Amino acid sequence: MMTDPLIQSREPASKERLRLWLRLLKSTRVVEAELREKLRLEFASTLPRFDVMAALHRHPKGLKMSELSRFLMVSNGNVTGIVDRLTEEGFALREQVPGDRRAARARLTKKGIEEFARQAAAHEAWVDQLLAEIDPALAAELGQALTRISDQVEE
Amino acid sequence: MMTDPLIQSREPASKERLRLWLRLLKSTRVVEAELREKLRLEFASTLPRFDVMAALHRHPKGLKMSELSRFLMVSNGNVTGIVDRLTEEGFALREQVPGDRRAARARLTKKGIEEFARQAAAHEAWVDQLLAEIDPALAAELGQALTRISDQVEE
DNA sequence: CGGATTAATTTCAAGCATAAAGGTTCATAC
DNA sequence: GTATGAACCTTTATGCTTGAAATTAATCCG
Repeated sequence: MMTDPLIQSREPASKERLRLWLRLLKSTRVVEAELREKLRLEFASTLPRFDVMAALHRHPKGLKMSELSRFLMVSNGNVTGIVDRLTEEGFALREQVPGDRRAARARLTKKGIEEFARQAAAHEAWVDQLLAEIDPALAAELGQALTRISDQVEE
Repeated sequence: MMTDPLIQSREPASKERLRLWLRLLKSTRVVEAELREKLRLEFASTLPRFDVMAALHRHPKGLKMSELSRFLMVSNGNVTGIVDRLTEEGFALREQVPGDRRAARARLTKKGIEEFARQAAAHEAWVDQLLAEIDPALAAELGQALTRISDQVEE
């Protein structure tokens, strides 16, 4: 007796999605590893630091620590340490928010802006090279599918 | 005078790839965050531990620490700690490799195999649910593009 | 055989990451 | 005005992660 085709097609869908997830994970990790390595060698920096600087660069007036934390989807306590280290090196600083003595706004210093400009240019070139196999049309299509994933997960 | 169309089309390709990379990163992170949370709440475990157990489950005879490290693309020193903790909890163990006193093979215990079976079943269901928006045909297509990315990066 | 190189693993220091707890400060409700 | 709770940030404890150094064992080779 044959297996019900409905059952046959139900199980593979879940396996197919699992396989897709593993591939998603793998490609992200190899690209991430490559970028991390380059950041370390060429700028003595790290991906988390780059992410924070990018976020601050997009918001020249600064971001509250909690805004930064939400924006980057990392925990509150985490950004404290990263901003601390960026501050020690003169790339970022904290400013008291007038009228709210709890809050501080982090922003890039002039030195931080200049440094980020150099790193961002290199970063874009690296990504362009790493994803060279993907032509713009496919990139757009892929991006759409990926957006659907994040949107669904975020409910 | 018009801009050379070659220049016009060159710059957007790099921006398009950068945008794709940011989306890839974001969708991976939201899915990862969800899986991490579920693993923590339902199994008091973590993603790295799950990854190690999955690798060992696929290799019932065990893997040398260095093989495990290459397989998971994480550093040598990293797997030491994870296997240590899995061992403390009775999920894994180290066996001396006969004929090579440097090497040890890590493998799952019976308890570890049983625990992994439970976690893997839940994990597959979670992924299936998180990627529900992606039908099998799109999954296959997406997977192909992603494989092209990892293959290219790995040269 | 003996010295050098390579391989396998662990240890170490530093940074990244989380969740949870703690300490202020602010807003508001009574 | 003061109690209650929310918002903001840091601290703490624990685990993950890396790269580099250290240790020991195997192999190569002159």
